Amino acid sequence: MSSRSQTIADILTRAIIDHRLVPGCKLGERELAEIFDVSRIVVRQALIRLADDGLAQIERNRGAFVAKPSMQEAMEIYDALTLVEQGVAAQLSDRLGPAGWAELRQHVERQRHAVAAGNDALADVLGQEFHTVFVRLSRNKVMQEIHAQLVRRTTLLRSLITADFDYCNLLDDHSRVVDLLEKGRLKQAMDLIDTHHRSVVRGYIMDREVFPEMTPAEALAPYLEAKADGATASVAPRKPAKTSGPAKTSGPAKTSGNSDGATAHLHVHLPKKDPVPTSRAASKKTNRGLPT
Amino acid sequence: MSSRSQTIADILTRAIIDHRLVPGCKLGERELAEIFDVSRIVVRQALIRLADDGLAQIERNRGAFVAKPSMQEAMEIYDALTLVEQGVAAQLSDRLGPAGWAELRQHVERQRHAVAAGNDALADVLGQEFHTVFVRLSRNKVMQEIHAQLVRRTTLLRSLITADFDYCNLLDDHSRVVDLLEKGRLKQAMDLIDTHHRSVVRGYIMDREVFPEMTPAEALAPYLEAKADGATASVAPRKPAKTSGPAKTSGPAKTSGNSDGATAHLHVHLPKKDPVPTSRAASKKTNRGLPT
DNA sequence: AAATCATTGATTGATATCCAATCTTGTGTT
DNA sequence: AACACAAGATTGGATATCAATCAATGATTT
Repeated sequence: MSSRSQTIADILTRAIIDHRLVPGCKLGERELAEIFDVSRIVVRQALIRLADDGLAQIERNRGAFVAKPSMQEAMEIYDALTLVEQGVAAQLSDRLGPAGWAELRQHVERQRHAVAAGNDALADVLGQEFHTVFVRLSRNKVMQEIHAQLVRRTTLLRSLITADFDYCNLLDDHSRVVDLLEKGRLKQAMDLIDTHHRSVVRGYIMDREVFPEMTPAEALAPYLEAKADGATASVAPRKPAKTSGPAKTSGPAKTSGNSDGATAHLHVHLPKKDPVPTSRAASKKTNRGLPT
Repeated sequence: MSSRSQTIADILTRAIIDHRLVPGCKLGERELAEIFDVSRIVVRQALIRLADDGLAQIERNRGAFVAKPSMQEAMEIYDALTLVEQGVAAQLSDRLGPAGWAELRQHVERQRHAVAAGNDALADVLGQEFHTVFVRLSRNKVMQEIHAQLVRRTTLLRSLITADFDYCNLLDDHSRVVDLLEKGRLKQAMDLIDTHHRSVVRGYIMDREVFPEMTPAEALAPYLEAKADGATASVAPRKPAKTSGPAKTSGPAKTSGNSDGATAHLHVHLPKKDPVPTSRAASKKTNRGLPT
C-alpha cells in the first residue's frame, strides 16, 4: 500500500478528472483533512503531488486551488499531446506487430458498439482510452506516464469548455488513424492526429464562468465510501456550518442511481439541460474568480 | 519566495544533476533535515517532489534514494527525448523565424569556441543547453517542462555511465541539425536527432557498481553557502532566525532547464577519496561546516 | 456618506514532540 | 551453520503550537 498522501492525491485526481472538482475550486487544507480524516500534513503532501502534476496550483499563503489553465496553456497542452501521439504513431508504424493492430481495431470496435447502443458515457471513456492504448503499445513507460499526465490535463480542460463533441466523427478518426498507420501512410496519419486534436480544441470556449459547483465534501463523498466502511458510512456532516456556500441543489447532477460506487465515476458531460436554477447567478461571489 | 520544500527540492535536484549525489545514494530524512536545518516534514515534501520528477524513489518504510534507473528505463528516457525533440524539430521547421535560427547558430558557435579553447566543462554544459534552447523556441511551456524533466533524467543517467563522449561529433550533430532544418530537410534532421541520441546511449555501460560516493553532507555543502548569509559558518541559531528575508538572487535558482548550469558545479568525477565511514558529524546543527 | 485605516479572524507554512509500524541488525540459541 | 528473537533505528503519521500573511470586517476621518 502506498502512502496515504498518494492515496489522497489519487482520489483528488479522480475527482478532478471526473469534473466533480472544477477549476478554481478551493482546496482548503483543513477542510480536506476533515473530509479524509487525516492530518493537514498528509493533505499538503497530496496537494504538492497534484500541483506537480499540473492539476492544482498552490499560491503562497493563499492555499491550493484546482488548476484553471488559460486558453494559451490549453493550446500548449494539446500541442504537446499531438506531438507525443504523432511521435508514437511514427514508432508504431515501424514496429507494431499484428497483435498490436488487432488490439487497436478491437478497441475501436468496442467504442463503435457503445455508440451504436447509445451509451454515450461508455463511448466517451473508450474514446479517451483509445489514446492511452495507443501509447501503451509503444512499450515505453516513460512516454506512457508523460502522455497520461497530458491526458489528465486535457480532461481537466474539459471542465472549462462546451463539450459538444461529435463522437462519431472522433471515433471515425481513430479508425482511420489505425488504417492509415497500418498501411504505412504515416504522414497522413500524423496529419489526422493533428486535425483530430484541433477539432477538439476548436470547440473550446473558456470564458464561461458558470460551473455546476459542489463543495469538496459533496464532490468527494462518493470516493470515500470504500474507506469509511459500512458503519460510519455517510461521511457528510462533521461540521456542517461553515462550508462555504449555501447548500446548493444538493443533487449535483442527478446521475440517478449513482450506483457505480467507487470505481466507475465516469461522468460525461451532460448536455446543457441545466436543471440547476439560476439561483446562484447573483447570489454571491464564489471563490471561483482566480487571479491572473 | 516559493516554499522551503521547493527550495530544498531544487538544491537536491542540482546536486543530483551535478553528479554529487549519485544513484542509489540514501537520502535520509533526519540527515537532510539537519543539513538544511529544517524539519523532517519539509524534507519529506522535497523528496516527494523529487520522486514525482523521477530523480528519487521512495520505498515505503525504507526511505528515499537517488533514483537508479535500469538500462531499460534509460533507453525509454532517451526514446522519449528523441520523440520530443523530433516533434519540436518538425514544428520549428515550419514556424521558426530568422531570429530563432540565428539564436541556434549562435549557440552552436559558443560551444564551438568552448571546445576550441579546451574548456570541456563549458562545452559539456553548452552541449546540453542546446537541446533546451531548441525546445524553448517552440514557445510551448508545457513541452519545455516535459523536456526539461527528461533532460534532468538523462543527466542523472550519466552518473551511471562511462562518459566518454566525443564532443566534436556531438557538436557537429547540433550544427547539422540546424542546417538541415533551416533547409527544410525535416526527415533527415529527425533521423540525425535519433542517431545523435543513440550515439549517446551506445556508450552506456551500466553494470558498474563502483561510484565515487560522497555523504550527502559533503555533497550538499557547496549549495548551502548562499543560505548561510552574512554570519556564514557560525553557530547558526535555529530558533530565532528564520531569516526568510534576504536570501534573494544567489539562491538556488529555478531549476527549469535554464541555462547557466554554469554555477561552476560541473560534475567532475572526483577522485576516490576514501569516505570517512561513520565519522560524519554526530553533532546536530553545527555540521553545516562550510566546505574547505 | 464615502473613503481610508486598523483590528480581528482565518488559513497557511513550518516546527517540535510523540507514537506506531516496519525494517535492519546483532546476538543468542539450537 | 541456521534459525529465531530482541533491540535499535527509520519512516510514516498525528497532534499541538506558533508566526506570517491574507481576507473581512469595523472604526475613524474627511
